[in-house]
Amino acid sequence: MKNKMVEIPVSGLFSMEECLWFLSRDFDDCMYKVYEDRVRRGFKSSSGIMVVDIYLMPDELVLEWLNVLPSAQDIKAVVEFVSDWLDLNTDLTLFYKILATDKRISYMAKEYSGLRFIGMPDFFEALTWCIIGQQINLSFAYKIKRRLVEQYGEFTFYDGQKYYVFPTAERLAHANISDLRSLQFSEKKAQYLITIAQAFSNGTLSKELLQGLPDLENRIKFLTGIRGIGRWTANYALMKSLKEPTCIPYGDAGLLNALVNHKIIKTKDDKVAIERFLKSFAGWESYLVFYLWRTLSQPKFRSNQLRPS
DNA sequence: TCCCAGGGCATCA
DNA sequence: TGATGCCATGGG
Repeated sequence: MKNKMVEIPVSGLFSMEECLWFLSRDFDDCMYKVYEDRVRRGFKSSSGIMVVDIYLMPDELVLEWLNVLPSAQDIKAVVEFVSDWLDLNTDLTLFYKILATDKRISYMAKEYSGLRFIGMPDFFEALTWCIIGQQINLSFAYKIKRRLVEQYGEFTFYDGQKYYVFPTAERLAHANISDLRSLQFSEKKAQYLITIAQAFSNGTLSKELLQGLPDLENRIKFLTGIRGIGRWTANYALMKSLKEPTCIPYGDAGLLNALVNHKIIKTKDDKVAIERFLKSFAGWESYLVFYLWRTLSQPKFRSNQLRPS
């Protein structure tokens, strides 16, 4: 059987190498596997889990179904997911022009040229990830995420490896706090997660519902009205999942470290300097934050873990 | 051993 | 409205 392949045209600056580097950086994300020139992940379809390779040919991104022949509907869903995940429809030219106006960070345009904003199209996954990641270090957060996915997520085997899809809200809505505690969720995080899963499950919370709200202010207000979702989580989830270009996870520890590293702020509570800096990137704030996070993996910044202000 | 980590909530002044 | 303490545990 010949594998089904679908090409997605990629315009403008795009670097598969940079995107793969980000996807594989230092952490262990259980939702995909990164190989030398490609990323492989599972996608839910009506007939099971499809395993798909994603790699770059000269001017197009190729999706290759490895274990099944997909339906037209499956193809459409995966193309949409990948376009969203790897932010294929953004032209980085203007962003790089704005970067060039600030000598402290202008190097990023060359250093990370073609790096796209890696999103999280599944809004439930994004919010779950936020709850998990609150106030714990990232490597531990990824461990907990893996435990959650392996405990509650569906998977298929391909080439000796397991490929998971993220647990459904319906499944997690019925999880017990004690079960989540055994995965090393804190009591509160377990409560938050179950509450959010129930909201998704009964339809009182969804990506579509949020997209239907009139403006950003309303979306943030709606989200922060839910227990466990504060300003950081609301902004992070809107940025990663709904691709709100102006959303910034204010107070984010990594962002503040990056700003100090680049001497953009002297102390982490310097809100005036942060506002002033961000103002000049209007419309590209989330890309800016994403690139600043990227800098945290640079050796010169990694060895310079900062003391709090 | 100490301090921080891609925070949020309850309480209090 | 802002400050403080607490949650919870791995990692440097």
